[in-house]
Amino acid sequence: MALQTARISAEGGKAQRVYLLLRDEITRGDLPPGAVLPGELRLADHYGVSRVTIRRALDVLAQEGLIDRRAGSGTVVTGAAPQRAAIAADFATLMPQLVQMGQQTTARLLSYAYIPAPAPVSDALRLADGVRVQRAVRVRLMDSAPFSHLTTHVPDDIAQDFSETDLAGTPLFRLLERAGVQVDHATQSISASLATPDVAEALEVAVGAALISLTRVVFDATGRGVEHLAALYRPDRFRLDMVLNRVGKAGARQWEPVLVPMTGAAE
Amino acid sequence: MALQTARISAEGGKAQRVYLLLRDEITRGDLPPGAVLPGELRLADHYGVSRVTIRRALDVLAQEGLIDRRAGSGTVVTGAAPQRAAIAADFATLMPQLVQMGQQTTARLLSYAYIPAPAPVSDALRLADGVRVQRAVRVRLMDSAPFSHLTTHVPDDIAQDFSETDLAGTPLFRLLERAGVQVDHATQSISASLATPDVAEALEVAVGAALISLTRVVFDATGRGVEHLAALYRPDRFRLDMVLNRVGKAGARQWEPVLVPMTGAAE
DNA sequence: CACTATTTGTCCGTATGTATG
DNA sequence: TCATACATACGGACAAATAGT
Repeated sequence: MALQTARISAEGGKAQRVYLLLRDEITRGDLPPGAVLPGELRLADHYGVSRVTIRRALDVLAQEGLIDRRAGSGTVVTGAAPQRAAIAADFATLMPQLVQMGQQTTARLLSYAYIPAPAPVSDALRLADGVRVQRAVRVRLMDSAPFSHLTTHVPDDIAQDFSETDLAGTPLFRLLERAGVQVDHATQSISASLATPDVAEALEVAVGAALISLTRVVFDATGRGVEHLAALYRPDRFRLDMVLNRVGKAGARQWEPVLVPMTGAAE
Repeated sequence: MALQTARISAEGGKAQRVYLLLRDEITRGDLPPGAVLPGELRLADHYGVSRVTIRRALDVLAQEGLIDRRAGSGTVVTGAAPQRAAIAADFATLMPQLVQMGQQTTARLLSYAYIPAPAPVSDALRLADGVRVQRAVRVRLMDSAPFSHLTTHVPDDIAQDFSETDLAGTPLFRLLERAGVQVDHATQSISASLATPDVAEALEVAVGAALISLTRVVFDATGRGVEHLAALYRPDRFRLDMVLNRVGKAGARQWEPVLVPMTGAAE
């Protein structure tokens, strides 16, 4: 569990910010295992805080086993990212590939309601004002470890027969097919954002942690918007990987993404 | 300028975290212009802080013109994202498309050195231990507004004739071509991370802000690693957009990214 | 036109975290 | 590591402004 994380986020002072930054650098591989950290004094100067604050952050990192501190020797990075067999997503399909067999993803439905479409959603889906949509918030887990927080909006006439158990068990993609929607094309935008308290709790991360943000808008053959997805992914458990192969001769700077065959089926 | 930002990051307590979270939700469009924020008391409860702390965060947001507060009425979101004509990147090429003509990107060289390859770099490029590489850190700006922080590693035998002025002016892609490298394929991984003090200063954001993180490894025709790029992008000034078109008939859940012709040439 | 509920604005004393030496 | 001085966060109380009844 994220007991330590919870306790730290409850404190939530400067020490936790430094802790988050250092942990981010370690789990990202920027500070690989074996690397020696600068002295506490240098760290204090670099982060603009005092040694005591640096010390508190290092205390937590040491308690989590990420670093090893030895008097006189210095502080070295021991364990890298927990490397919880991160899920890699195929770029084109955005269906996560389960890197290891036997690992399954399940979904947990957090909320479920029919509401008038919020402005950003109705704009993206090109809906008229006041159109009602089904809003579902789900968390997807792999081996009972959450890795994605999904907020979907679907026009209510399409989502009429999406029951709660449907949403908990079936990918929305399949549900749209079942509803007779002819999915045609989609637009995606990838960004980064911070974990707000509610998603932080759902994803079991600290408030203020970095998350991958993906917004996808799906249209049917008639050009009608049928789904709006706002997804947040834990960077330590989810990756967006792609391979680029050069197309054409020298001078033609164009790349072709390699399409990986889809095996999993999740969002 | 980022004067206010600098002052806040100097304070750096809970108030700044709440400020960052709220600002993130506003600039992301999650809280669109015209939306009314919950009362300060509710916000305090939601973020697990006291009302005074919420107040401090709202003070800064109001000072920046993002929200408008009226006693008795409430707090409404006024200005959305600065919408500084965000740069959209073509997915396949990762060359940013300049949305408006006349906008040009320039690069500023922050550091430049020949060093033994760090472990993550030598691993990714499949270099032998101790191989020396050229490390260059650059910031790319559009209309003198920084949007990306680029750290590149290139084996020194390739980078021999990359001068400082070359690096400041020419995209590394072109420099590789000039060096006779036959670029063949590349792997990319997209994630999210937090702004450390050094990149925060370079990108003119607050420490702890969310950044898009992109790691690219380029190989030549012989399978040799020729470039390692670690890029950090400001989410408010850079987007990763893609269009997905469905390939095949119903039931074939495969997508094809649309390749947009490249116009710009930057990293 | 009052009356009420809610919200922002302002002040206080206290507690805790942080900086400094 | 400890002790002291300072900055920040907290919780409460109260006033002023707004909107609806």
